[in-house]
Amino acid sequence: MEDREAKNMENSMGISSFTDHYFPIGFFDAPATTGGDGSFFDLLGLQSIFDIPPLPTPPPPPLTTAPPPESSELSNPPATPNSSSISSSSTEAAAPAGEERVKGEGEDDLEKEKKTMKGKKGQKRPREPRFAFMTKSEVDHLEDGYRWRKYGQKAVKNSPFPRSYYRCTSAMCGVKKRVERSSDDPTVVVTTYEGQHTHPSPVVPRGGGGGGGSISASAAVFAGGGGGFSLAPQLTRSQLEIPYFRNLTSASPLDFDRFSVHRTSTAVSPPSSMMRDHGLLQDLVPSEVMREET
DNA sequence: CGTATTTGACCCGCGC
DNA sequence: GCGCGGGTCAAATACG
Repeated sequence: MEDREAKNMENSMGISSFTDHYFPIGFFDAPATTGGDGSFFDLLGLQSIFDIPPLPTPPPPPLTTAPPPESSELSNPPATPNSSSISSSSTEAAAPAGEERVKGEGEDDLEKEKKTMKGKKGQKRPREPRFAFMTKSEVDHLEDGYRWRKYGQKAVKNSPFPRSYYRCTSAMCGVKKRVERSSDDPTVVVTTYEGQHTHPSPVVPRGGGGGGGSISASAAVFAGGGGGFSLAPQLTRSQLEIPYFRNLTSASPLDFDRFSVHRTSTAVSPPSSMMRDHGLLQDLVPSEVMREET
């Protein structure tokens, strides 16, 4: 239970401490999905992955009103800060979104989802799009601006490290995330986000004055056709190194066809700044790509 | 006291 | 049909 302290720190205010504990490293890993030419982005598969849209109207955060993720659409973001790499995957997301559960009455999505599993067995539970990335970090649970509640832990086959399951604490948000260490490299943490946040990041920039901290510094959202994710941002870019994308679930082919990138206003930065600061994206996406917004 | 974590049990899908 | 592995539930417990 000593970890607890550390965890609490991360959970509650992670950000700052976060940077202290995590140090993203950058290592490359050839994307299993794309056969890059060798260029950095090819390597990352960015070009084929992202379809940077013009940061339309900053679809900002009034997310609370956003309808719950009923279908497998995502658009919100899990953020992840010290991630040194990103990858994503999801395909199963394309499932029939409509599975109603036998008892969907007074339960919210979350409940529904879980019950879905147990409830009707005839139907397959449509998986939400998933987005995974690897991070070199000493701590398992990376702070990403959202609050998560751990609801399970399981031993992983072929790995000495357990996998932890987290769910966004927000009532109507059914986003889940799995965190596990790579058995190959214990220093690497694999984080997988599933679903989309239907609310803005609870972690608000510390106000007032001091500001800006890392939060406003960067926040990127990867919104995809079927789903979107935000890359987090509470890390200053200087702290991040080169991320690498990696196909993590061999079982599920990547589904990047409609990946797009746009910013999420963590509430702090006005739209104008959004245009200028793409946070991690600036590092990840070549300016040519980014400038779609013009 | 409220909230978050721990942890064993349970459920489900899948491969054999 | 059975066993295995992954994912989730929920009671107990810890912590602020």
